[in-house]
Amino acid sequence: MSIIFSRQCEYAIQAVLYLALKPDKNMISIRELTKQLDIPYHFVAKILQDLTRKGLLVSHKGPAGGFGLGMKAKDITLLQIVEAIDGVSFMNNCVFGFPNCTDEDHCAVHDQWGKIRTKIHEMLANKNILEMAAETKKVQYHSGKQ
Amino acid sequence: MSIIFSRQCEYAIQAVLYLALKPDKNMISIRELTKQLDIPYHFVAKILQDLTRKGLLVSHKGPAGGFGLGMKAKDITLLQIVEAIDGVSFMNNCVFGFPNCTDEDHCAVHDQWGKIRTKIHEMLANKNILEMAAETKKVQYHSGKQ
DNA sequence: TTTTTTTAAGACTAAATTATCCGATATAAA
DNA sequence: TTTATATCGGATAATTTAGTCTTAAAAAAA
Ligand code: FES
Ligand code: FES
Repeated sequence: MSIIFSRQCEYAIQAVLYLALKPDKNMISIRELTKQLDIPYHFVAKILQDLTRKGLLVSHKGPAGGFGLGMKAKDITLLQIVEAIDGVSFMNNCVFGFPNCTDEDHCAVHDQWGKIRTKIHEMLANKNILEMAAETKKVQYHSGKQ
Repeated sequence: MSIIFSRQCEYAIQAVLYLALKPDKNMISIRELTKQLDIPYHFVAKILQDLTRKGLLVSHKGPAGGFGLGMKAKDITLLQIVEAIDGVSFMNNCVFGFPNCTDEDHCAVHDQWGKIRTKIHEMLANKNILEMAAETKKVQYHSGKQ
């Protein structure tokens, strides 16, 4: 089992994207969001609270409360979300866990991997949530259980 | 915390590489290998047994026993090791965990990520253990504890 | 044959990650 | 003011991954 981003991070991105896709309504509740995306309610609640503390989202309690984007969709990049949840240690560590990963002392795929991880970083940094939302086909969101 | 390969997979690659770097001696014991690489003895023992069952390594019990490569170093690719331990599901699943990841229905970074994961696959498939060993600077292996 | 060394195998423990539960707090609406 | 609805925060549970321990089996050497 190989993964790139933690499940927390995956949920975070999916959730922020969902919020960006609904600019009309003021606030979206965790209930609606997790039902539509078919992801776990309580777990995602914590993630959204985390993103709120870090300024990426805003929240409001009480009836008609919920979550919304903390800034304009075009000002939120995938990289900001990844940094907030997972961090970007993959940019500095060896892809195979070798103890050193510097230009002086490194494994045999260091240069090749260096180019790839730069591409990944670019992908995250250059993609904002507004673009993501525009390009995401709605069909992604199937009605889920819970 | 983002990762690409499991720790098991990292250890597997490091271990196979260590074996490839010692073509002189016939068999290398888990004791020597884990001491030199500074990785956990019993955990790695299981991984080596796994790789042996899958034919990538050979093993021999008793004094002067240990592990060795199951085929020529130039015939073992990184991809084979990754396939044996982690599998290559990352080649088929969305990098952000969106439920669909096909050319018909996909997220907004699907094409971009597709190119990147192809590069990763190429990196794994084109790199054999002989090359890896030749290019790996010995300084990687510091004397460890245990 | 006995001893020593080393892998094989399975049960067990520990740690990290993922997920749930519950009581408190804020707040809008009745 | 009361009630219903949401987030907030901390504790707890479940699952997965990582790592350890113990006993058996094989094989070389004494
Ligand atoms: S040392 Fe392996 S990627 Fe840098
Ligand atoms: S759907 Fe996201 S990478 Fe394919």
